Amino acid sequence: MVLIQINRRTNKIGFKTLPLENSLLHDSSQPGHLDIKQIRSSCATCSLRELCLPVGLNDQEIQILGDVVSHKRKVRRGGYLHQSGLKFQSLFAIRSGFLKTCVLEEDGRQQVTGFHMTGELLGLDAISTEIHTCDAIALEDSEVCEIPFTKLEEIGIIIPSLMRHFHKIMSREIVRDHSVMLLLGSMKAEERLASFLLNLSRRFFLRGYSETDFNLRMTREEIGSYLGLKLETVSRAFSKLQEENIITVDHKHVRINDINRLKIKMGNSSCIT
Amino acid sequence: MVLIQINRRTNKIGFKTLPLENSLLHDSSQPGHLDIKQIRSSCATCSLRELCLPVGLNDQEIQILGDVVSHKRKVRRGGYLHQSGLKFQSLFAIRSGFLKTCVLEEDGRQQVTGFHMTGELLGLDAISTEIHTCDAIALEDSEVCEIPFTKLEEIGIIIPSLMRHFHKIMSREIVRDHSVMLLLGSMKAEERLASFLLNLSRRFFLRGYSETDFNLRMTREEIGSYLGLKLETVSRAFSKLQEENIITVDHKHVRINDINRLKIKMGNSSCIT
DNA sequence: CGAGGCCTTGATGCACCTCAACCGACGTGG
DNA sequence: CCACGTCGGTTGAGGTGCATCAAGGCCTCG
Repeated sequence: MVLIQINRRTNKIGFKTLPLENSLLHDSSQPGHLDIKQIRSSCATCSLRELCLPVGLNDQEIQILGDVVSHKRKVRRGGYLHQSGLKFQSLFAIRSGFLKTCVLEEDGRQQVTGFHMTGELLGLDAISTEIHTCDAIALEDSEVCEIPFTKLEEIGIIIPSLMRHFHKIMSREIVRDHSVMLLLGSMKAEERLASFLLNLSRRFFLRGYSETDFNLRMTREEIGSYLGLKLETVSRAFSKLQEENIITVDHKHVRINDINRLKIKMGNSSCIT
Repeated sequence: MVLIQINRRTNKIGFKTLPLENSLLHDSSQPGHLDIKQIRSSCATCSLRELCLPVGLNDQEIQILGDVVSHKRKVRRGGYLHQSGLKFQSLFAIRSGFLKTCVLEEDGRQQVTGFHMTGELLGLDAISTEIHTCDAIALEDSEVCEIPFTKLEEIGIIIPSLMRHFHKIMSREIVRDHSVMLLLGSMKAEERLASFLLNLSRRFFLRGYSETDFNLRMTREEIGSYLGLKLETVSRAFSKLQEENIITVDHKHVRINDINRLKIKMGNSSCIT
């Protein structure tokens, strides 16, 4: 087993070999770098009820779900929520924070497959083989609710509306992936960035934040990886949009000055859903 | 309502306005172009038991599923199985034939999101909004089993292993989409084509066909759309692989002469799943 | 036979990649 | 304290892989 060390400033990750029994994810007593903690929580009082898995459930059903989703875990910036190749047991609902998922190729390149914020569900890809197929890495200190998948399937039998909503969430993920495929397959750099920003904007808005003024949690390189571009191209596209006064960029801070012109930039293509 | 007319040779589609009651998909009495027929079928005797939804079910469970999946429909080459924007009611399991799914943009461009063969499930994207988000078009005369989704959810409660397998199928679709995103985001034209051919090869093999010798059902343009390339580039990539004696191409017919070198061409990247 | 669809191949241009230099922010160590 | 290294970001110069445009061949069908 390895202990993951995170340089808090640079966000770089190092490894240290440890005896096997120091399990990566389940030993919350380990001091220091992997500070994943388990805390009782309840869906009933969660502010994300309307965004997350409990959508459409009544109070009693939420209670049942809340009993299954009994653990909260914290992941520090740069830390792994799960790693590719590890056994799948639970889905994770993001309670706070911001994460990316990415697949790592043998040659070291990584492709970001998604950025994820509060209320979203992680781990759906792992249901198929019961092995995680991607890494989930926190881009800022985050909290997630752990949802043991077998238990979710069990209570899904008791609560059909939960099962139904779960199917919709999985399906929505497929639709989202299709729109990213469309983006990667047919859009130009500037269109891709516009589409990306509009997608972020909408998701921040849904969560009660400003849709025109936000901080990016990811680097240019991570954006590029997600959009199928090199970081220089992303940077140039940012500059171009700024020159045209459509957005204002200052490092990680983005303000959308003219959301309509940004939508026009995106072209006729439908946005990432 | 519109009646779809298909030029059988050119595979082009025209529209004719009809009174509303001539429903597109459910009027099998309409002569001519939309010859979708309904035939009783049963999962119990289907040769695709091991590939399709019934995987892992016992005889009694298969009987229950078979009663729900009571209709077969035929779609002629060039015909729609479903269209973007229409209401979602059923999933479709492909019994025979070959289909593509594609999203159409407002400006007329279309992006192929997948090619689908026997035993595969179509319509998963529509669960989320209960509206189809893409078109499914037959690339050769095809037969599908219609699975009313609400009924599937109902019997899923009785047959947990069915529900579980269904979740795995949805998850597998997500994994597949991620690997296409990786392909579109980071591979070169030749790598993309190699990955595509190897994917087809494996899927034909799983169905008992030759893994080195098969006919493509789609045009260069459709391949290009799927792979994020122009048809000329696809054609050139075919020629290049042929020059190097890795494959032999004759119009739609492909023979893989050296599957290992084809895998090397694909690079270190993992194949489309 | 002609028309149209599908495919191939060549010539040219351009969007993005690659390489490189440089900047500012930040943390570290002498 | 400042010099230095590292990282993330920006910008420029030049190269290239693919798109675009165009011509022509093969095949099928009417």
